[in-house]
Amino acid sequence: MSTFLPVDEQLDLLQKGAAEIIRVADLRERLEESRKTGRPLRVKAGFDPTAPDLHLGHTVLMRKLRHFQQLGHTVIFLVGDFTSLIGDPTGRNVTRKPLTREEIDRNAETYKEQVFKILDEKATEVRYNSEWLGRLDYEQTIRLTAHFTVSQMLERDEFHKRFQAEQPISLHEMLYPVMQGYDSVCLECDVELGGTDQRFNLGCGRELQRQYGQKPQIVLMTPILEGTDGVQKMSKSLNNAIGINEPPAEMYGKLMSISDELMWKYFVLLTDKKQSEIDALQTSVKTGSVHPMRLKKNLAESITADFHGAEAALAASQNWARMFQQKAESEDLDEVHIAYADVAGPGEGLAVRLPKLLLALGLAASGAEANRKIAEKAVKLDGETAPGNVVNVDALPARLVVRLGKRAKVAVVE
RNA sequence: GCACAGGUGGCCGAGCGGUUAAUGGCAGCAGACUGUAAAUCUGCCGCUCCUUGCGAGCUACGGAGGUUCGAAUCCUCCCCUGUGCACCA
Repeated sequence: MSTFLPVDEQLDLLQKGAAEIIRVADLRERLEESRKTGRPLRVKAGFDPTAPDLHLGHTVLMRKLRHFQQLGHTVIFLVGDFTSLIGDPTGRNVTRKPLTREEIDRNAETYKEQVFKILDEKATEVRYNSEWLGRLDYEQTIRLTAHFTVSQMLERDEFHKRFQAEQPISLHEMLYPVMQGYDSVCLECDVELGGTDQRFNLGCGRELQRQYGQKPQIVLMTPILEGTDGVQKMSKSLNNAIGINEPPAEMYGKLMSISDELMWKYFVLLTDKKQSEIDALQTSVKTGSVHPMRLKKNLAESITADFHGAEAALAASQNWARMFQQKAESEDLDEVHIAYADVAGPGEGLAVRLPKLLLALGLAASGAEANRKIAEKAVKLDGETAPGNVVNVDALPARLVVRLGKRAKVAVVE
């Protein structure tokens, strides 16, 4: 009756790109049992809607979820609407400020839209942990926390470091892992996915499940994806993230800017290529038979296509080649209409103050910055380096292609 | 509650009465080099105005006052964090 693939084949897919599984033997056992009984495994991953936009780092986990989904298991997309009232202390050296209910709801909605670019919506169980956490009364909460000791909590690296550094740790932050663990109990999870930075929280789930008489979940940890800087984990606040809602050209460009070294990790974690294929590509680069840029273009196009479709990805690729390899202007620059009065220069004739123009175009954050960039000769007008802060124009709807560094826009002054 | 140590620009961290928009480092931006790579090197890195000048003005060192010709630097009060001690007779 089983429609499941043989366990070895399942394991093969599931282990690709996984940083660590606690424990592989248990996972095998559970897969075998599932195959025998025809019961799909319940696989959970939680996301806290703390920021409205997902980036490629989040998708590493989602791709792994999809693997489970493809194998016929039940995937639970857990929205941590309740836990985000606390904020996961993971990777934080400071206490988070709590979000409002409205922010959380709004973020959660946006999350769902983005998530189903990767997961199959129909086959996904979407749950909110306020469903059970919001129902706990004070007594039940106390009983729940009694399963853990203070020193267990202080063992946790983030807390430990903060404690050592004499940084504040709020009491409520310690409740976060407890609640995440309780999620697993309520959902009766067989497997929970998370980044390696989630090790402690994931382990709490195992611990609690044991206390509640359930089999402890298997924990599958995915590596943390470095951002475009190649060093720190991808994160919006570190400004090294590639958001999955970014326009294709933007996404493609950012992907091209990663280092060759990092490219391999992206191949493993963000494409469906088999490990053996990736190894082969790596060899061909080493022997010089393939240029790394060639592969990076493939990578960038493939990832862009995942979120925007093949057509948009191809266009992004062509546009990129035109802009950066042939140093030409992009075809579809944003046009911004600006009133002459806002940028009018001094004197009688028609003239435009460049700093004001840059500000109006959003190419500079402040007039002072615009001034500096002009002085640094970083600003180009219609392909020519801007000579000074004031430029004369001939007639009134004036069209100027303004470029500052990588970014360019068309200003229409009227 | 008491004592002690702290709170400096996006972050970390110097400065401890005046040539200080405030040393360094990180992050960021731009330029050179390139494969828009990465790495490296160089410049910039509070805001506004214009006569774009080694220009003028404004704002900034937890908050509010004060001392002083002059304060991030001294004083008072307050807020916040950490540590220790107490309180609970």
